[in-house]
Amino acid sequence: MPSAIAMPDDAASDAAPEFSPGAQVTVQLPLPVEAYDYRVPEGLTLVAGDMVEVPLGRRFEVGVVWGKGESDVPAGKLRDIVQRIDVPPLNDTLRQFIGWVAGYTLQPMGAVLRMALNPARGWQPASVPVLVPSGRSITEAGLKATLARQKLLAAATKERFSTAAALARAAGVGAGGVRDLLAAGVLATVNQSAPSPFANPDTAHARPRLEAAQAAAVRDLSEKVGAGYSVTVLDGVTGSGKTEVYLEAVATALARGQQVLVLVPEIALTAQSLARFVGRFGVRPAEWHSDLPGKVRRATWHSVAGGEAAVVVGARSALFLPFRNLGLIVVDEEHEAAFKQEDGVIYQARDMAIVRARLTQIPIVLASATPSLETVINVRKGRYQRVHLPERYGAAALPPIGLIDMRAHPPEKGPWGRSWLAPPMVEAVNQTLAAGEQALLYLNRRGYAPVTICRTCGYRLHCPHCTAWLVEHRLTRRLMCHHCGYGAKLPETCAACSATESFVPCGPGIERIAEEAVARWPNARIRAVASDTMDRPSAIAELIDDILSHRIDILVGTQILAKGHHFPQLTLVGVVDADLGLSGSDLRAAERTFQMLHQVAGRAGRAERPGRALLQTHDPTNTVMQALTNSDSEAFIACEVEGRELLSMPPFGRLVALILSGPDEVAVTAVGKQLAALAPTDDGVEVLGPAPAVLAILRGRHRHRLLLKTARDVLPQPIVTAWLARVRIPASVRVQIDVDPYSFM
DNA sequence: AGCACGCCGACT
DNA sequence: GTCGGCGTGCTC
Repeated sequence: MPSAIAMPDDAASDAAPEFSPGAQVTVQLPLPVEAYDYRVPEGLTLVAGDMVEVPLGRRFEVGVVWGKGESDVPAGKLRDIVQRIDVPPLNDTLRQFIGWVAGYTLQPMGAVLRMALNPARGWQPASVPVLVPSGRSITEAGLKATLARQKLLAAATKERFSTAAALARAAGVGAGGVRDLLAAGVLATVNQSAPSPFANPDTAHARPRLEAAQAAAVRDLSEKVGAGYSVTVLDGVTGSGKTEVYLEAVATALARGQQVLVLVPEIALTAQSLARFVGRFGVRPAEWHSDLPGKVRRATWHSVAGGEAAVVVGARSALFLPFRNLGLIVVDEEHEAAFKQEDGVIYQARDMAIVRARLTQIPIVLASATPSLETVINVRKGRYQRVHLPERYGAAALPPIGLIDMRAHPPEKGPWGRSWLAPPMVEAVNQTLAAGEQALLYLNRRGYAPVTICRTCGYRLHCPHCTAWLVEHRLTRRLMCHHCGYGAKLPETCAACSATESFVPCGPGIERIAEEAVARWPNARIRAVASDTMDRPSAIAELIDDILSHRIDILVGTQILAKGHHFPQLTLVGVVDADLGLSGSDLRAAERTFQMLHQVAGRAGRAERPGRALLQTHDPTNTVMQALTNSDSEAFIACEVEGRELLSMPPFGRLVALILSGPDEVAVTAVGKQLAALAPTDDGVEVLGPAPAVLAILRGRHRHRLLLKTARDVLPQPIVTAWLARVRIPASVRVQIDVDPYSFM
């Protein structure tokens, strides 16, 4: 939990100190180096937060003035700042936030700062040429002050024009005169920053009609806007109107002239939420994610900094944007694991969003139909407030969920080979098709078969760079590693025993389920869908349209179908392997499975056509399965809470994982041993490992993990810092620190 | 992060 | 004999 490090009281820093020429200031660079001091040159006055260009070695970098310079560098080493960059200074709260995140995640401050600055690289805000008077009069330039020239000059003085034609039109004269004025130096062309591409949202554009419960929720949320820091959990099933409700809180903040950040787990799936914004406010909000084209990125960054972009809908990294006047943060689908950044600076965007809200003294809303366990516990402890949206009239919360015990109902073998659908599932699909409705067969596994095995010797095809099986994809006729992207053709002979034609696929992926479905229901229109077939942004939209207009009878798909859409004719959801994801080393595996199955099941029916969900399981007595069939989240949560408390796992204890990696396994193991030997022995601290990571080799790097566990009231950060300082780590071994890891061991 | 300096293999 | 591999170290 992000409360590990004491937060400074709201810094009252109205009188920002100025740094005059000759002063020594600390400049934080967006590099993994400590902050360096520089001298303010003649003719420049700076304040903390100003962005400046400084010399570094033989190159130049853009950094941020962090404050008064206090290091005692030899005077000869102190170099002059080159110039101030013409952008608004990073405000105090953003700088505090960057420092806080660095301290919490144990990353160098510069590495965190980089996330805030990198997107703007280039520093030239988009600009357009405009015609401006140079100050020299027409007669001074040696021209005759004709009426047309005077009109042109007057028009250019009054307003900015980009083209000669536009200026001439405004002046009511011909365009020819502009050329003369330019040539004589009466007018000049200068670059002016381009207007923001983001139009102002219209809070009155389409006010929704709210039901009583929604109106009450809107009141609750809107009251918090402008009233300082608060965390509110907005929960309610899909279709209960969560989005409509938080959009009204957004409207409240906008009406106060403040900016709003809406964090979403995956930008690929936000086409719908963008559409809802447009529907509500009449304009497209600014979007933010890592693969925005460079130009758009820079324009967006500058518009956010300048305050012209009023609403940003973005993925994790949007958290580090330089908002000028942030008034509200919304985290949509707060339970999603995608908020956890897993490489580079490792952080939980939802947790860090709460910290940013606290430092900025603004409200934050966590929206989800299935809030995460941590969030639920925080609500119970009174740390977060809760606004609950009841289901709408006529919209069932969840369809009836049935379990199919795979031990009692093993799938029957068909002429096509092995099958994976149990007879009750087949029957349910038959009924659905007969009723002219749609079915979804859900399996969170891409490809044809997760493992390919040699039937002669038992050899399994695995990735040469990772500890992972190669997944057969029949569509592309290739074997793929889902971790590093390695691909190969299916070999003719087995590398271990030289047998030919001996490889057999083992287990199902969605392609294999689709194959079975095609064999069983030859007249049905069947479509297999996974993230790899949804590469274009428009592909999802097309798919949704195909489902809605009933051009598909049976949909076979992965997680990509789990969230966010209403399909009224889809009345059966069959989960092929509900046990998948229940085992494993992930603390939150059961929770995630519960959330996912809950969401998948939520696809079924609604409105006038009732739906149902069937889960195939080998373990029908499992808590997750039982909680699902009884639609009893409370029981499930209680059970999970108890389990975590018993093991002192988060949020009842704190975890920090160290991931050692490098091309040389011996070196990695040696560092692991050293760390274990010098592990902290404080009270309330426990170190587990080192052990090979789940993916012991990833992209050719050997990986070992250690896990530090502390009691809830023990801050792990200083312990880890001291620990690492005791061990000499060769450059060939990288140590990644994962505070609050999601997967352990 | 860059970019240098610095010490060992295959080429003009 | 040099060009160049990337290991270690520094940047106010």
